[in-house]
Amino acid sequence: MVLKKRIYYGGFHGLLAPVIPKAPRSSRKRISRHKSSDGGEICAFELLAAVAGKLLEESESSTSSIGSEKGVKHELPEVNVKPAGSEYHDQASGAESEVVVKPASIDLKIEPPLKEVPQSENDSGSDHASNITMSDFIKKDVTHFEGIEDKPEGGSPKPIRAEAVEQQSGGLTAVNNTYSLKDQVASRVNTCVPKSPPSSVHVPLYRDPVPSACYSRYRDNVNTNIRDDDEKYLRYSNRSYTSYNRRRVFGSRSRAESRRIRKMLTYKYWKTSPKLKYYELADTTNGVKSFDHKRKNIYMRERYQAYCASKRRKVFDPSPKSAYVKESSSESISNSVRFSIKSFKVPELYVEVPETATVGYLKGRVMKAVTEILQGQLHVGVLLQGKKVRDDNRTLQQTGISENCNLESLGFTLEPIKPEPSPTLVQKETPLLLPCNTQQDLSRSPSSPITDGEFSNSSPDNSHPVTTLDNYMEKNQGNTTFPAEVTTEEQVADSKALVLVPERDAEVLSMVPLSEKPPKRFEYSQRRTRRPFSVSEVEALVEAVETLGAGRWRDVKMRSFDDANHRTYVDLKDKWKTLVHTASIAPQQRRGEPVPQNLLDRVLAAHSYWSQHQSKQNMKQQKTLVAPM
DNA sequence: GTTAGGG
DNA sequence: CCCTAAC
Repeated sequence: MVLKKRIYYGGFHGLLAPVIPKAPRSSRKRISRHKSSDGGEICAFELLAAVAGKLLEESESSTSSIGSEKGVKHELPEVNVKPAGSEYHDQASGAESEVVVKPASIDLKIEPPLKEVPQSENDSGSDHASNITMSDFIKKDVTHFEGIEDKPEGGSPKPIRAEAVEQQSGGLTAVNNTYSLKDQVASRVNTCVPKSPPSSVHVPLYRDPVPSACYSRYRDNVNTNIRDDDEKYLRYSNRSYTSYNRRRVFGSRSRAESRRIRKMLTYKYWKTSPKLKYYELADTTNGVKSFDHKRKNIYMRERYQAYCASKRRKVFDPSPKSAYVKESSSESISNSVRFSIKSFKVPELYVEVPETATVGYLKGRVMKAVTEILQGQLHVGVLLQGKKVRDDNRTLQQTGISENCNLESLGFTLEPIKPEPSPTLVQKETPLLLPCNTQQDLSRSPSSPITDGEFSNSSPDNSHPVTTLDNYMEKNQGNTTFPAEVTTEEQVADSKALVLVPERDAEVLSMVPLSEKPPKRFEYSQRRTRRPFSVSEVEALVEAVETLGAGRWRDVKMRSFDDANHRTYVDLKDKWKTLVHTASIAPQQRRGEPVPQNLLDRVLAAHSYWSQHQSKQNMKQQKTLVAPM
């Protein structure tokens, strides 16, 4: 079957490419990645490689040109990567990828970067996108190994060529047979991008949510519709509002939907957020339409693993669990230990696409998400019997990783690391977000739809990205450690989630970045943009409450804020609460735009009045209830 | 869906 | 503002 030879190939190359110093590509979007080269960041795989390298070093000094690399290797080895697209995939779907194993290094080959996969309705060659899977990333069973001469390092090139036929299930077994790395274990995995490629273009999209054509495609729609979800639908409903009931129906529906969207959109812990924005836009668009057409967006929340499973499960082990943590098997050859990395445990990915999007688009989105993860800072973690091996300086023997050890319990993880919220990142993101000036928009003029919406949230509130990062860090204290330093104590603790837990339901844990139980919030919530009430709004609120009473928020909303789509009755209620509080504290303690004292006085008066009113009512009720008895 | 409150 | 329990 086709499956057999197919490897995921996915474009990882392209994805990672940006990281590689040597293969600078379009300079424009690589800012964030760039740092990897100079920072302490390393290619995730390099870490793995480093480990392997050490191992080799220990076992065989002769071959260890590689071993010299310390745990961290900043310089990317020359990668013998063929230009993507060149031979690899001319084949049919072009989806195949290959893993090239060099004596001293392993290169992942990725097929032609999906150029425009996303937008392409195409399905023709789009397979490549779908094929990408982290777990597949390094897959021994699936791939096709090809020895390549190792120029710089390997003094003696030992081309090894082995073609592995994917095994349906027991990946490991086959692998061993397929290729022989006699002396070398994958000492180095080079995820870097091949020199090729313009095609890698897709990857570069990385921080650029809009880059792809597909994006623009949606963008058109977006522009017209972009804005606050809530507002959007509210507006819509208002216009068509003729009967209260009807309105409510619409309102609720859209509200819920928008809320849901909003939540899903935010992916706090990953850099994907920019992309998500993009989705958001798309979704919004659809969301609007949905009113009319009852079109519903499908929010897909794909876990990487799940994705892999569905897309490529045939190739691997049928059991989903396998995806959770990479299983590794090793074989000792001489003194070396052979590792076969079936998959890496990767952070969860969330992808959302409109139902109307093409499959190709979906693939593109997944690809992007994957790319981002790969491009982001991450490091490889080595898990031995569920425990994280943090000392990079220990030899495999010392660590207990040897042929004798139960390699079954050895696993590798790709862990996201969010170093410091780099300004770069923020900057990058900001542009992506809707261009708007928060300050001005706060006053919200209907005429500025774009800024008006929640979309602006990210840009106005820089807090978003930052917050995200902060949160992330909070959760993963210690994770900020330099990638090279495989772990810290904290990480070890946190790594629970990453620990090999075969029995565990991969589904539940798979995506968790570093902590076992990420806060629920983590998934997606994103706060709405803060929009302080203006004095006029306060006045309107006060007036409404004075007449309607506190507690009838829905009525207040309808009475005075029916057009303020961004003000929900809950917001009004909350505002009233704060007004009451504000009115009761010293002026010096008040913050924000000062509210005229007269209004505050009215607030207190109304609050007092309605409180009494309420209490009276309660009294009456109680009496009526009790009296009868 | 609304309210009421805590966070 | 968010989240939820209670209606």
